[in-house]
Amino acid sequence: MFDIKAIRENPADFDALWAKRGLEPLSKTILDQDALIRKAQQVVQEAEAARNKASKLIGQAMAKGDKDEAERLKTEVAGAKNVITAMGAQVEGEKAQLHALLSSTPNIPFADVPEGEDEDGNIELHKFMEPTQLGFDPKDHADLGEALGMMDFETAAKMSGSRFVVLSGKLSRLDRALTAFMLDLQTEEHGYVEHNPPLLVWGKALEGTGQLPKFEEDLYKTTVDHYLIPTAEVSLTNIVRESIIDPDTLPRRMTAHTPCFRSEAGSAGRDTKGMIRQHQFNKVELVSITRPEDSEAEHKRMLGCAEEVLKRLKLPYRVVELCTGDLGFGARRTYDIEVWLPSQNTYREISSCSNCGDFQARRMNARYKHAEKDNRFVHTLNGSGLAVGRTLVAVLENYQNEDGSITVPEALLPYMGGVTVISA
RNA sequence: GGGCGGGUGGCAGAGUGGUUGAAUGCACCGGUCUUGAAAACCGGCAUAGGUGAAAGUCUAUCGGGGGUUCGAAUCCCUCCCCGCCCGCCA
Repeated sequence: MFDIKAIRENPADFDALWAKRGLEPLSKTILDQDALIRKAQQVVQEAEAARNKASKLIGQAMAKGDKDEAERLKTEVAGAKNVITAMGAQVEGEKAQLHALLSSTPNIPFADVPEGEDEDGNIELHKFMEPTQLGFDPKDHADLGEALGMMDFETAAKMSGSRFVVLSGKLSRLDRALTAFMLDLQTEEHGYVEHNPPLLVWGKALEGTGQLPKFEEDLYKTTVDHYLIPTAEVSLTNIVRESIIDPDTLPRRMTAHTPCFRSEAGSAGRDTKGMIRQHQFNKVELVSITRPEDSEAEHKRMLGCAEEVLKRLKLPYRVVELCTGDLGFGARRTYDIEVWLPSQNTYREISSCSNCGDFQARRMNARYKHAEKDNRFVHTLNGSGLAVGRTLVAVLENYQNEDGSITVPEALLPYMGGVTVISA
C-alpha cells in the first residue's frame, strides 16, 4: 500500500518507478479518484455536521418541553440525512474502487535496482565455489531418490495427484536433518527467534503481506474462509500487524520451519518432474522487522544468513539481484540465491530475500514509536533460509556418487544419527 | 458445538438513548512551592482524515461490520476475541 500524500507530492516519481516494472502511469488515476472522494466526502461531512448540530438542539428543545421546535428541527435533520445517505454511498463506492486499485498495485523498486524486463535482466553479484565436477554423468534427484527407494511420486499421486511426494527412510531423515541444521544455524548464530506460527490464516493476513487480493488463484482456501499459508513469511510478518512496536526491540528477527502450500496455478508443464515445484514443501523462513533507516543493511545481513547455509553444506551457488521486471509484488529489492544443479547444468533458485520497505507495514498497520506522538511504519524483510525441499535436491545431486549413493555433507553428520552415506 | 458473562483512552475503571470524545484514579508532560526531592496544588495529555497560511474548525472512531433512532458507548443483528460451565477431541 502507499502513502497517498507521497503520491500527491511526487506523482511523477511514482510513475517513473512503476514504469521500470513495466506498468502504465497510475498516479493520475489514483489522484483523480482521491480528489473525487475528498470532494464528495466534504459534502457528506458538512451534512453530518448539520445533522449533529440539529440533533443536539432537539435534545435541548425536548428538555425545555418545546415540542414544536423539536419537530421543526427533525425535518431539518431529515434533509441532511438524505444527503448523507446518498453521498455517503457514493463515497464508499469510490473509496472501495481506490482501495481495489491501490491494493493491487505493486511496490515501487528502490531507485538503484537494475532495470530489466524479465529474469534475463537480473545481475549476478557473486559466486561461491565452482560448479560441481562429478567425473561421470550426473543423475537428477528424482532418479536418484527413486532408485534408492526413498522418494516415491507414484504413491503420492495415488492419494494426492501430481506435485506431491512421499519421502521415506534415510531421505526423510535427511530432510529432517536439513531442517534442524538450518534452524540451529539461524537461531544460535544469527539471532533469529524460532516460532511455530499458524499455517491457516485469514484473508486479511494475506492482504497484509500482499498475496491478496491479486494472487488468490495461487492459494489454497478452506471451506471456512481460512487459507493455507504459501510461505511462513505470511504468519511471521503478521505477528507485528496492528501493533506499535517498542523501538528498543528492533530489529526483530524471527524464523519458522513450516510446510508451505501453493496451488501452482499457471505453472502447468514447468518443472513437472521431481521435487523442484511441489504443491506442498517445507521451508525455513527468515523475517526481520526494522526501522526504515536500517532495512537495507538488514537486507544484506539476511542474505548472508541464508548464504551461510549453503556455504556450510559446501554447495556451489551464486547470488543475483533481481531486475525491476522480475521483482515480486511487495518487494523494493530482492536478492535470489541460486544453487548449482548438476543434472540441469545450471543454477536454480533456492532462496529469495526481499526488502518490502513499508509496503506490508502499511497494509497491516505495523508501526514503531519513533518519538513521542510520532508512530512510523516499520520496514519488513523476508527470505528463505532455506527452502528445505530444494536443498535436499541440491544435496542429492551435488553429493551423488557414481553408484547412486549419496555422501552426507559434513555439516549434517551431527543430525544424521551415524549415517555417512545414503545407499539403497 | 451448546449456555452464560465480558470487550470503553497508555493502564485501571465509571457510564443503559441527548452538549459524553467519553467521569474518576494511576502513569506521563509543563508549572507553582522547595536549597533539592517528595507531597500538595494548577494546567496539559487519544487516533485517523478533511479544510485552513495559521489559530482553528469539521468528520469518524468506546472489539469489527450492519441496523433502529432526530440523536447510539448505551437498543437490535452479525462476526471476532477473552473468561467460566457443559459436550466433543489429538
